[in-house]
Amino acid sequence: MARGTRQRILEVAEDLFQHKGWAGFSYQQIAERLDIRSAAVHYHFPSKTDLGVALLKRYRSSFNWWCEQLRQRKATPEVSLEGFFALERRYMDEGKVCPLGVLGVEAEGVPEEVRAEAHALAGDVLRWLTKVLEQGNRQGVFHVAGTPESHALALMSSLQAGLQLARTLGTDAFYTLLEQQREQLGLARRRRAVAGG
Amino acid sequence: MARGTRQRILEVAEDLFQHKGWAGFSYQQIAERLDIRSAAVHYHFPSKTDLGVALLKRYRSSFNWWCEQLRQRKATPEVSLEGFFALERRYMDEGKVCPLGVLGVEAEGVPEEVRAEAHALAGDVLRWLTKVLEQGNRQGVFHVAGTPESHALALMSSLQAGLQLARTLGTDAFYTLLEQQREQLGLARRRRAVAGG
DNA sequence: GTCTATAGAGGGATAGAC
DNA sequence: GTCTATCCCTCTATAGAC
Repeated sequence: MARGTRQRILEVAEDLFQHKGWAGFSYQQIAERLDIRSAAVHYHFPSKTDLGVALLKRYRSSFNWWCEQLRQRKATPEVSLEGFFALERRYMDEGKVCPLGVLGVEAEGVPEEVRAEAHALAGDVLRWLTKVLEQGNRQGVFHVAGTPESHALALMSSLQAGLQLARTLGTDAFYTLLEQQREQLGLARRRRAVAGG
Repeated sequence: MARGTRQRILEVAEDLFQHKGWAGFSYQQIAERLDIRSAAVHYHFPSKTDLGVALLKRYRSSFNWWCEQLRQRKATPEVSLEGFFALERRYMDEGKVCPLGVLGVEAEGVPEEVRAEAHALAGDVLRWLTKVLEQGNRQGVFHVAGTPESHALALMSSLQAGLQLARTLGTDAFYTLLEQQREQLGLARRRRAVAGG
């Protein structure tokens, strides 16, 4: 379990982080879930800053790997964007919020090294979204309002806040915002989870 | 200083809350800023839950008082909405995020009584925004996309996430989102803080 | 209404055995 | 690589003097 434990620590940390926030999770909680001692977590990540940086790097590499998969499959802009929506909706289903939202809210209590990684992650996501919107606009399948950059920002922020508001107002808030983004782009309304086979 | 201290505690708590989040501020910090002891804060608000509930009730009454002022002055929908934008922009200038964003992110660590107040606050804001959008739509001064309810939700979420992203990406993120909301409603672009006299 | 003093819990982190 | 044990700090909260 050399780096098996390391990976599992990151998985659990990611879950706790998106549920409880940066200040809201501890080494103890990670250790309990893995049935090890908190000192063992400190072995892999000496300080919480180390853990935070590793966590954010993991988000980035996961996202960039996911983008690369879409690219290799020559996914259309619609498929790419629906894939992104599906990622966010999964967060919703799991009761999580967007990591960038967490770090935005708790920024002042988060180590600078971790904030720097968040900045990089936000850049990755925005650049990718911008490119997808540009492509869709050129192909005439999206109605992009304003510049692709600003539309990408609007899209990201809408879903980020949607995940947060879902916790206060209920899940409808998220779905309303999601559908609104689709309509704004001129995409067809999606059927909601119909039992199929 | 009977309830003078109480009020000042709430002011300081509000500031800390929107800067550092729910888990990120303490009785100690409040006491230090007021140059009193933390036990004195406990006298006015025995538990952090009490403080949180009072804080959220304060947001609600402030907001509803502000709405009432606009109503009495028979403010137009444009003036009302620009007033709302100004409130959010002030948060931006002060380096704060939206209280509903904070409670959304940290929801799992926030006492239920406080979350209930957040729910009520969100309802107040959304109802007011919805009414303003309806009026503006009827009068032909706004282009409301979809229903006024969903547009109100979009507006609120855009600014909420904008305040958070400003901390990671810089203030431009907020202003871009703000202008985008104006454009979507068909409002004129606002000049940015020009020295005038 | 504010103070000192303190209890009690939990958090981050380290030393050293195994 | 994981453990026990421990340190030190901060946090919420309370008791009781003034």
